[in-house]
Amino acid sequence: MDRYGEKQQQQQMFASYVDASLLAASGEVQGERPRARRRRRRGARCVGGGGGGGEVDGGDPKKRRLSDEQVEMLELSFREERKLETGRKVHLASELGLDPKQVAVWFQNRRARHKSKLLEEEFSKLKHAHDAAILHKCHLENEVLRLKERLVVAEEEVRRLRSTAGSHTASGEGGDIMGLGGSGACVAGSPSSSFSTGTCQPPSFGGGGGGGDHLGDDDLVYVPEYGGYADNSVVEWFSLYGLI
DNA sequence: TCTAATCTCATCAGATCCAATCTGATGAGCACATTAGA
Repeated sequence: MDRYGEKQQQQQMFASYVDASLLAASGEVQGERPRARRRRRRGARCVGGGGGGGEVDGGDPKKRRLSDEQVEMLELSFREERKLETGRKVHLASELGLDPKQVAVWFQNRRARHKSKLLEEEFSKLKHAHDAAILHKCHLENEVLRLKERLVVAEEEVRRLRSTAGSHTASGEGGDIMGLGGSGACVAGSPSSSFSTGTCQPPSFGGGGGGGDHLGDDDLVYVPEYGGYADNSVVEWFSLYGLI
Protein backbone atom coordinates (compact mmCIF):
# COMPACT_ATOMS: atom_id res chain seq x y z
CA MET A 1 0.00 0.00 0.00
CA ASP A 2 1.36 3.44 -0.94
CA ARG A 3 1.43 6.52 1.23
CA TYR A 4 -1.88 7.73 -0.07
CA GLY A 5 -3.45 4.39 0.73
CA GLU A 6 -2.03 4.47 4.21
CA LYS A 7 -3.35 7.96 4.74
CA GLN A 8 -6.77 6.92 3.56
CA GLN A 9 -6.71 3.94 5.87
CA GLN A 10 -5.72 6.10 8.80
CA GLN A 11 -8.49 8.53 7.97
CA GLN A 12 -10.96 5.70 7.78
CA MET A 13 -9.80 4.29 11.07
CA PHE A 14 -10.07 7.70 12.66
CA ALA A 15 -13.47 8.28 11.15
CA SER A 16 -14.66 4.91 12.38
CA TYR A 17 -13.42 5.75 15.82
CA VAL A 18 -15.14 9.11 15.72
CA ASP A 19 -18.30 7.52 14.43
CA ALA A 20 -18.32 5.03 17.23
CA SER A 21 -17.64 7.72 19.81
CA LEU A 22 -20.31 9.97 18.43
CA LEU A 23 -22.75 7.13 18.31
CA ALA A 24 -22.09 6.31 21.90
CA ALA A 25 -22.20 9.94 22.98
CA SER A 26 -25.40 10.62 21.14
CA GLY A 27 -27.13 7.89 23.01
CA GLU A 28 -28.14 6.03 19.94
CA VAL A 29 -27.04 2.85 21.57
CA GLN A 30 -29.69 3.40 24.17
CA GLY A 31 -32.30 3.86 21.51
CA GLU A 32 -32.46 7.65 21.63
CA ARG A 33 -32.74 9.64 18.45
CA PRO A 34 -29.60 11.40 17.35
CA ARG A 35 -29.96 15.15 17.24
CA ALA A 36 -27.76 15.74 14.27
CA ARG A 37 -27.84 14.47 10.77
CA ARG A 38 -26.58 10.94 10.81
CA ARG A 39 -23.33 10.30 9.09
CA ARG A 40 -23.12 7.89 6.28
CA ARG A 41 -22.20 4.41 7.34
CA ARG A 42 -18.81 3.29 6.28
CA GLY A 43 -18.71 0.63 3.67
CA ALA A 44 -22.25 1.36 2.65
CA ARG A 45 -21.20 2.41 -0.79
CA CYS A 46 -23.68 0.99 -3.22
CA VAL A 47 -22.23 -0.98 -6.04
CA GLY A 48 -25.41 -1.69 -7.88
CA GLY A 49 -28.32 0.59 -8.54
CA GLY A 50 -27.24 2.56 -11.47
CA GLY A 51 -23.63 2.50 -10.71
CA GLY A 52 -21.66 4.12 -13.48
CA GLY A 53 -22.10 4.38 -17.17
CA GLY A 54 -19.41 1.98 -18.11
CA GLU A 55 -20.26 -0.72 -15.67
CA VAL A 56 -23.74 -1.61 -16.62
CA ASP A 57 -22.65 -4.90 -17.95
CA GLY A 58 -19.77 -5.54 -15.65
CA GLY A 59 -19.65 -5.84 -11.92
CA ASP A 60 -16.77 -3.43 -11.59
CA PRO A 61 -17.58 -1.06 -8.77
CA LYS A 62 -14.96 1.44 -9.92
CA LYS A 63 -16.19 4.83 -10.84
CA ARG A 64 -16.18 5.77 -14.47
CA ARG A 65 -15.90 9.35 -15.57
CA LEU A 66 -18.38 10.64 -18.08
CA SER A 67 -17.05 11.32 -21.53
CA ASP A 68 -16.45 14.86 -22.74
CA GLU A 69 -19.40 14.63 -25.06
CA GLN A 70 -21.69 13.46 -22.30
CA VAL A 71 -20.54 16.26 -20.01
CA GLU A 72 -20.96 18.79 -22.78
CA MET A 73 -24.53 17.69 -23.42
CA LEU A 74 -25.30 17.73 -19.73
CA GLU A 75 -23.79 21.20 -19.39
CA LEU A 76 -25.92 22.47 -22.25
CA SER A 77 -28.99 21.02 -20.66
CA PHE A 78 -28.03 22.46 -17.30
CA ARG A 79 -27.63 25.92 -18.78
CA GLU A 80 -31.11 25.67 -20.23
CA GLU A 81 -32.72 24.57 -17.01
CA ARG A 82 -31.14 23.71 -13.70
CA LYS A 83 -33.98 21.56 -12.52
CA LEU A 84 -34.51 18.23 -14.14
CA GLU A 85 -37.98 16.95 -14.85
CA THR A 86 -38.51 13.25 -15.27
CA GLY A 87 -39.15 13.43 -18.99
CA ARG A 88 -36.03 15.42 -19.64
CA LYS A 89 -34.02 13.16 -17.45
CA VAL A 90 -35.12 10.01 -19.26
CA HIS A 91 -34.59 11.65 -22.61
CA LEU A 92 -31.10 12.82 -21.72
CA ALA A 93 -30.21 9.46 -20.26
CA SER A 94 -31.25 7.59 -23.38
CA GLU A 95 -29.47 10.08 -25.61
CA LEU A 96 -26.28 9.83 -23.64
CA GLY A 97 -26.48 6.14 -22.92
CA LEU A 98 -26.58 6.71 -19.20
CA ASP A 99 -28.75 5.56 -16.42
CA PRO A 100 -31.41 8.15 -15.52
CA LYS A 101 -30.11 7.97 -11.96
CA GLN A 102 -26.71 9.06 -13.20
CA VAL A 103 -28.22 12.03 -14.95
CA ALA A 104 -30.10 12.97 -11.80
CA VAL A 105 -26.94 12.66 -9.72
CA TRP A 106 -24.96 14.70 -12.20
CA PHE A 107 -27.53 17.50 -11.99
CA GLN A 108 -27.54 17.37 -8.21
CA ASN A 109 -23.79 17.67 -8.08
CA ARG A 110 -23.79 20.35 -10.73
CA ARG A 111 -26.29 22.42 -8.77
CA ALA A 112 -24.23 22.04 -5.62
CA ARG A 113 -21.06 23.11 -7.40
CA HIS A 114 -22.78 25.99 -9.07
CA LYS A 115 -24.02 27.18 -5.73
CA SER A 116 -20.63 26.93 -4.06
CA LYS A 117 -19.09 28.80 -6.97
CA LEU A 118 -21.62 31.57 -6.60
CA LEU A 119 -20.91 31.74 -2.89
CA GLU A 120 -17.21 31.91 -3.60
CA GLU A 121 -17.70 34.78 -6.02
CA GLU A 122 -19.92 36.61 -3.60
CA PHE A 123 -17.35 36.17 -0.86
CA SER A 124 -14.62 37.47 -3.15
CA LYS A 125 -16.65 40.57 -4.00
CA LEU A 126 -17.38 41.29 -0.36
CA LYS A 127 -13.74 40.82 0.54
CA HIS A 128 -12.64 43.29 -2.10
CA ALA A 129 -15.16 45.83 -0.89
CA HIS A 130 -14.03 45.30 2.67
CA ASP A 131 -10.36 45.74 1.76
CA ALA A 132 -11.12 48.92 -0.16
CA ALA A 133 -13.05 50.31 2.78
CA ILE A 134 -10.16 49.56 5.13
CA LEU A 135 -7.73 51.27 2.77
CA HIS A 136 -9.95 54.31 2.52
CA LYS A 137 -10.21 54.47 6.29
CA CYS A 138 -6.41 54.40 6.59
CA HIS A 139 -6.12 57.25 4.11
CA LEU A 140 -8.63 59.29 6.01
CA GLU A 141 -6.87 58.66 9.30
CA ASN A 142 -3.56 59.72 7.77
CA GLU A 143 -5.18 62.85 6.42
CA VAL A 144 -6.54 63.69 9.87
CA LEU A 145 -3.08 63.22 11.37
CA ARG A 146 -1.49 65.47 8.78
CA LEU A 147 -4.09 68.14 9.34
CA LYS A 148 -3.57 67.97 13.08
CA GLU A 149 0.17 68.37 12.62
CA ARG A 150 -0.41 71.36 10.39
CA LEU A 151 -2.71 72.83 12.98
CA VAL A 152 -0.07 72.50 15.70
CA VAL A 153 2.54 74.13 13.50
CA ALA A 154 0.16 76.92 12.61
CA GLU A 155 -0.72 77.55 16.22
CA GLU A 156 2.93 77.67 17.17
CA GLU A 157 3.56 80.10 14.36
CA VAL A 158 0.71 82.28 15.50
CA ARG A 159 2.08 82.33 19.03
CA ARG A 160 5.55 83.15 17.79
CA LEU A 161 4.37 85.96 15.60
CA ARG A 162 2.21 87.36 18.32
CA SER A 163 5.08 87.40 20.73
CA THR A 164 7.34 88.91 18.08
CA ALA A 165 4.86 91.61 17.33
CA GLY A 166 4.34 92.14 21.04
CA SER A 167 8.00 92.57 21.70
CA HIS A 168 8.25 94.97 18.81
CA THR A 169 5.55 97.14 20.19
CA ALA A 170 6.59 96.71 23.77
CA SER A 171 10.16 97.65 23.11
CA GLY A 172 9.23 100.89 21.47
CA GLU A 173 9.36 104.28 22.97
CA GLY A 174 6.50 103.79 25.24
CA GLY A 175 3.63 104.47 23.28
CA ASP A 176 2.42 105.42 19.97
CA ILE A 177 3.12 102.22 18.16
CA MET A 178 0.42 102.67 15.65
CA GLY A 179 0.34 106.30 15.53
CA LEU A 180 -2.81 106.31 17.53
CA GLY A 181 -1.43 108.38 20.26
CA GLY A 182 -1.64 105.81 22.96
CA SER A 183 1.14 104.83 25.19
CA GLY A 184 0.71 101.20 24.47
CA ALA A 185 -1.88 98.53 23.78
CA CYS A 186 -2.79 95.57 25.83
CA VAL A 187 -3.69 92.22 24.54
CA ALA A 188 -6.19 90.61 26.71
CA GLY A 189 -5.15 87.21 27.78
CA SER A 190 -1.78 87.43 26.16
CA PRO A 191 0.89 86.15 28.48
CA SER A 192 3.47 88.06 26.56
CA SER A 193 1.89 91.36 27.38
CA SER A 194 2.95 91.50 30.94
CA PHE A 195 4.52 94.88 30.61
CA SER A 196 1.50 96.60 29.36
CA THR A 197 1.39 99.87 31.14
CA GLY A 198 -0.82 102.17 29.29
CA THR A 199 -4.47 102.29 28.53
CA CYS A 200 -5.82 99.74 26.20
CA GLN A 201 -6.11 101.01 22.75
CA PRO A 202 -8.49 99.07 20.65
CA PRO A 203 -8.35 98.06 18.01
CA SER A 204 -4.89 97.17 18.83
CA PHE A 205 -2.79 94.20 18.07
CA GLY A 206 -0.05 92.53 19.85
CA GLY A 207 1.37 93.38 23.05
CA GLY A 208 1.63 96.23 25.24
CA GLY A 209 2.39 99.67 24.44
CA GLY A 210 5.29 101.65 25.42
CA GLY A 211 8.73 100.99 24.34
CA GLY A 212 10.10 98.78 21.69
CA ASP A 213 10.66 99.38 18.08
CA HIS A 214 8.29 101.78 16.67
CA LEU A 215 6.40 100.50 13.72
CA GLY A 216 5.10 102.99 11.37
CA ASP A 217 1.62 102.92 9.86
CA ASP A 218 3.03 101.49 6.72
CA ASP A 219 4.11 98.38 8.56
CA LEU A 220 0.77 97.47 10.04
CA VAL A 221 -2.38 96.30 8.37
CA TYR A 222 -5.70 95.64 10.00
CA VAL A 223 -6.61 92.01 9.49
CA PRO A 224 -10.24 91.31 10.33
CA GLU A 225 -9.71 87.54 10.32
CA TYR A 226 -7.04 88.09 12.90
CA GLY A 227 -9.01 90.54 14.89
CA GLY A 228 -6.38 93.21 14.90
CA TYR A 229 -3.45 94.79 13.18
CA ALA A 230 -0.54 92.81 11.90
CA ASP A 231 2.69 93.61 10.29
CA ASN A 232 3.70 92.47 6.85
CA SER A 233 5.21 89.22 7.96
CA VAL A 234 2.02 88.19 9.67
CA VAL A 235 -0.03 89.15 6.68
CA GLU A 236 2.28 87.15 4.53
CA TRP A 237 1.90 84.19 6.79
CA PHE A 238 -1.85 84.51 6.79
CA SER A 239 -2.03 84.63 3.06
CA LEU A 240 0.41 81.81 2.77
CA TYR A 241 -1.90 79.56 4.75
CA GLY A 242 -4.92 80.85 2.97
CA LEU A 243 -6.39 82.42 6.05
CA ILE A 244 -7.03 85.69 4.32
C1' DT B 1 -53.77 11.92 2.94
C1' DC B 2 -50.41 8.93 1.09
C1' DT B 3 -46.48 7.93 -1.41
C1' DA B 4 -42.97 8.07 -4.81
C1' DA B 5 -39.95 11.18 -6.71
C1' DT B 6 -36.97 14.66 -5.90
C1' DC B 7 -34.34 18.04 -3.38
C1' DT B 8 -30.34 19.75 -0.34
C1' DC B 9 -26.51 18.80 2.32
C1' DA B 10 -22.64 16.31 3.97
C1' DT B 11 -19.69 12.96 2.94
C1' DC B 12 -17.18 9.20 0.75
C1' DA B 13 -14.05 7.51 -2.45
C1' DG B 14 -12.00 6.74 -7.18
C1' DA B 15 -9.23 9.19 -10.53
C1' DT B 16 -5.69 12.10 -11.59
C1' DC B 17 -1.35 13.06 -9.99
C1' DC B 18 2.04 12.69 -5.81
C1' DA B 19 -0.82 16.61 -2.02
C1' DA B 20 -4.59 18.34 -3.48
C1' DT B 21 -8.44 18.65 -6.30
C1' DC B 22 -12.18 17.07 -9.10
C1' DT B 23 -16.17 14.55 -9.54
C1' DG B 24 -19.45 10.58 -9.48
C1' DA B 25 -22.01 8.54 -6.06
C1' DT B 26 -24.49 7.57 -1.56
C1' DG B 27 -27.28 8.35 2.64
C1' DA B 28 -30.02 11.09 5.63
C1' DG B 29 -33.48 14.18 6.28
C1' DC B 30 -35.51 13.49 13.54
C1' DA B 31 -41.34 18.06 16.84
C1' DC B 32 -39.05 12.42 10.73
C1' DA B 33 -36.49 17.10 4.15
C1' DT B 34 -40.17 18.92 0.26
C1' DT B 35 -43.35 18.38 -3.56
C1' DA B 36 -46.67 16.79 -6.79
C1' DG B 37 -50.02 13.69 -8.29
C1' DA B 38 -53.42 10.03 -7.38
